[in-house]
Amino acid sequence: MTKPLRKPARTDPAAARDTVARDIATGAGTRQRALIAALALFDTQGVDATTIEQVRDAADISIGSLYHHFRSREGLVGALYEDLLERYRAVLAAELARHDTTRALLDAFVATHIDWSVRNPAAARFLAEHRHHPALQAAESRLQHGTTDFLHPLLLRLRPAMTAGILRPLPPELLLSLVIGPVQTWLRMQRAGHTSLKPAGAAQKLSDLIWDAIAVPVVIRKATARTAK
Amino acid sequence: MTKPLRKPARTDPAAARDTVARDIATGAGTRQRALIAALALFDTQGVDATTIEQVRDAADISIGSLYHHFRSREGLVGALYEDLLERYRAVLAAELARHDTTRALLDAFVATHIDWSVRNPAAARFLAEHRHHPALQAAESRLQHGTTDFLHPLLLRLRPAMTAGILRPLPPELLLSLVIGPVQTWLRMQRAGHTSLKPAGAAQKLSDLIWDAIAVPVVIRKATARTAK
DNA sequence: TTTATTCTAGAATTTTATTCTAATCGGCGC
DNA sequence: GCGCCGATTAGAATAAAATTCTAGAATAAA
Repeated sequence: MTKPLRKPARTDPAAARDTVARDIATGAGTRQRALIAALALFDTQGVDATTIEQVRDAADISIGSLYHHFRSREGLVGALYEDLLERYRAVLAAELARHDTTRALLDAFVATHIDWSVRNPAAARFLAEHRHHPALQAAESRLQHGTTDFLHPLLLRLRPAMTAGILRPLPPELLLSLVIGPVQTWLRMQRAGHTSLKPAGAAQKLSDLIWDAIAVPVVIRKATARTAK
Repeated sequence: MTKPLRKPARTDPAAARDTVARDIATGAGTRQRALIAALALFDTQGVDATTIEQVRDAADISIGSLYHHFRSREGLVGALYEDLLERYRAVLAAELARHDTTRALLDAFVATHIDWSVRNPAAARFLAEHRHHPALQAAESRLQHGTTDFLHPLLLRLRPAMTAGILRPLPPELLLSLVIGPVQTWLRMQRAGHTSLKPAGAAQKLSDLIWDAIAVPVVIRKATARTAK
């Protein structure tokens, strides 16, 4: 009966804790509001447990609108995934571009991945836990190497280092597994509270250790104390 | 109108491809049939996309039975997770028990994890992708270190090697991240078809590389050509 | 202003999950 | 064998959620 017609308020200052959430909110169209609301709900209750109606209420839009912007419930999940992934990809690309040596590249990757994930817990968790979501298979499989799409640019920069004799010659999946695997696992544990280190410290340590796995080992000529640790 | 009453056939030879599925089928009560059917459907269509009714049809039982054995749809997912995890845990424990040196332990862990995962693709994928499922938080959080429950026995065996100076002194999360991270990531890529190595070869390679990351480095005294590659 | 298009709205419908009540089974004491 | 009992099976009934549909309103272009 009451017909509020269009919502006047276009900006919703609330619900912006993550930097990503704030970024999304900046645009603040209906679609964006839906995405922020969904991310918050997903993070709190899990994707399966949140209903379309909860999103509808949290974003304060109508079901019709929701279904206008997203094909379906799954479509919403997929859209959120792509949106977040794109944001992270941009951050990562910018960061990687500022480094040139192989070692610096590794450090930057690990540090950036961890830092962004810690700063955007909901987004990072969602991306990590829904890599496999069916609605994403399209996005995921249109990549070249691995399920971990955003890694491709990194691989392109790392490959030359292999032929240059800096990194061990390894098939790409192995190299990427060594680089990304420990980082993602550490983040999962960190989320679960099982960690003693602060993010920056962990990033440093992880880079060091990963480096020893992927770099061509340096032969120490004399018994010079190179203080391995 | 037709009342088939009880199903006479208790063994369902079909649907047993994975060794796990076969194991489950051996018991072959109603509950077990539901679990096998669910695993197959989940693997094919994803958890979200499969309905209770599909499970009901595939397992050829009634809805009443299903809800008698599982509290809810989520309860089914949780039960499946626990069942599969327990099976894997048993295999792993048995395998780890046969080795004593730290290096052999690492090799065994990596090889076993990869081997089991490749032999039981549906089970492995389900376990990997639903670590975070809400119904599992209980199971997951009743562990000591990390989200990765089954790792705890491994950690117990690895810890002494740190104090013995064989492994680098590291906080447990870091050590475990280095060990399990690359393996899980490689498996994900393998599932996606992005791999050139066969499982056994990858396992060997991964152990070698992980070892270089976690072991205390050996200092080479003379400039002997150790041909790094 | 007109018109086409995009967006919003919410009732109506369909699909899916869950509950409820009534059997049926398989054993156990007698 | 008989009758009872808890565990299990059945499927109809109900509740909850997702999706579709039709209509109306904003927006932009002409």
